[in-house]
Amino acid sequence: MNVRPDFPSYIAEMKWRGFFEQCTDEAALGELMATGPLTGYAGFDPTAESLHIGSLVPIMGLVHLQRHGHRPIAIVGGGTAMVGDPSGKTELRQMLTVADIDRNLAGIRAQLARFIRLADGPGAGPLDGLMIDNGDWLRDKGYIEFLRDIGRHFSVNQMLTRDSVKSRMETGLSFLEFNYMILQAYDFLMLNRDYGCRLQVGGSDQWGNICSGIDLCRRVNRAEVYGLTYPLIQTATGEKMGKTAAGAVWLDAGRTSPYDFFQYWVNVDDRDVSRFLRMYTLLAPAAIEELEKLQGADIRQAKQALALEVTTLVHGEAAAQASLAAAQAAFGGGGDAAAIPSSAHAASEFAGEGLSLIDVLAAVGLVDSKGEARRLVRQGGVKVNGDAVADEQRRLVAADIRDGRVVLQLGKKRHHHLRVDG
RNA sequence: GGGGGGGUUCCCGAGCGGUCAAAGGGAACAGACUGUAAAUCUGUCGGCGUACGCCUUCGGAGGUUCGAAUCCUCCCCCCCCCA
Repeated sequence: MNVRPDFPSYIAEMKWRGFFEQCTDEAALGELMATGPLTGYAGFDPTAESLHIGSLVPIMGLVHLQRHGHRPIAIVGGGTAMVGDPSGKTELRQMLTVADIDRNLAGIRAQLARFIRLADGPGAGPLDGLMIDNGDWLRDKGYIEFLRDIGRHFSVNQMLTRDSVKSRMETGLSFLEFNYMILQAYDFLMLNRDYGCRLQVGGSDQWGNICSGIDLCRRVNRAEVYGLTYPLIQTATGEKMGKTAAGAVWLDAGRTSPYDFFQYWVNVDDRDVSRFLRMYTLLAPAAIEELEKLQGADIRQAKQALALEVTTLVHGEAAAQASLAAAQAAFGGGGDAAAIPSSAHAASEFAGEGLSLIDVLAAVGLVDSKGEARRLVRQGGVKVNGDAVADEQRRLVAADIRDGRVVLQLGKKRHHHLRVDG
């Protein structure tokens, strides 16, 4: 099975792109995938209405699967979200209501559809992806029935040796959380039974859960299935992906504007560029290798390419180009500033005394408090139309309006335009 | 059920009657330096106010005191040991 020109196989591409950490049986999986289409899945948390950058890796894992002629399934844990994965977490996850989860599922489905050709229900093409809610089989499962059918296949002794559990022995974990791996293994079992699914991809922290699923499939379905893990992605500075001052970087344009999304990628650490190009874009290896040759300040070009590609994948070509133009306007001169975050204001607001700069900064959300705004001014971090503001009492008046807008700048990177009408 | 140790500002972690908006570190933000990078140095880092200041915060609710994160009572939660 090979429909990709650049790579002989899915596994080869996953390796080249840095998605390959560990595989339960690489040779067997490779052979299986070479003989025909295979169904594989990855899981997503429906803890919010939108996915964020952290989900991009499993998403891309599914994208590559589909591009290699296999069928991807995105399983969204509508059932398991009510439990919570113990690994890495110090606290019990807050529980979501069914209504919350259903709303989140709808949002996530729309986002996944941007990446994967989805076609649920009858009439789906054989390789079209599916999004499945494990609540379908988990919510109505009776406890006794579940224990008898599934529970008997699990050894507590073995469960206790899993890292996800071991790491919690000090701080403690609830029985509820302890069950997470069983529920997850059950997902694999059901996907195998109902969809012939034979592969699970997940983060390396999911290795234990994946192995549990494989064992369960073997015992109950007598099916040989496989697992493949990707490394947990951290930035060069050891941070989790997608954390910024403003919080998580979301895929939803309403939560993180395409411009801010674009900027996130432009601002990644030099050391991360190569890795990210491989993981988060679909650029051909030759193109990526060219970009990887760039040195010093030229690395910025690679970052722009990265930002442009990822933003295109998530928000579309037009939004990506507009973000690029806006970034050029903000940082280089030239370019079209339209995509820079802005807010609308009436000309009358600027008449006479005008507006307090401090108040405006807080009102448009550039700062969290007026105290922060004042501090910023004191430290010389605020500019109006390019000129540093020295006076905390600064007011924005009619004279500050240039070509229908007032350009605000915080620090070196944050920009906001006040659009003034009439 | 018994005994012991804990819950502090975004995180870790000091404080243990006033000098505490609370040490120190990390994160974050700003400035310098740069390449919209990193590293480094400097500054800032609860809210409101130009400011002497005022308000809110140390698991929760009461109480003692001129005054509490610090003492007392009850409650909730976590960890360890014993049963």
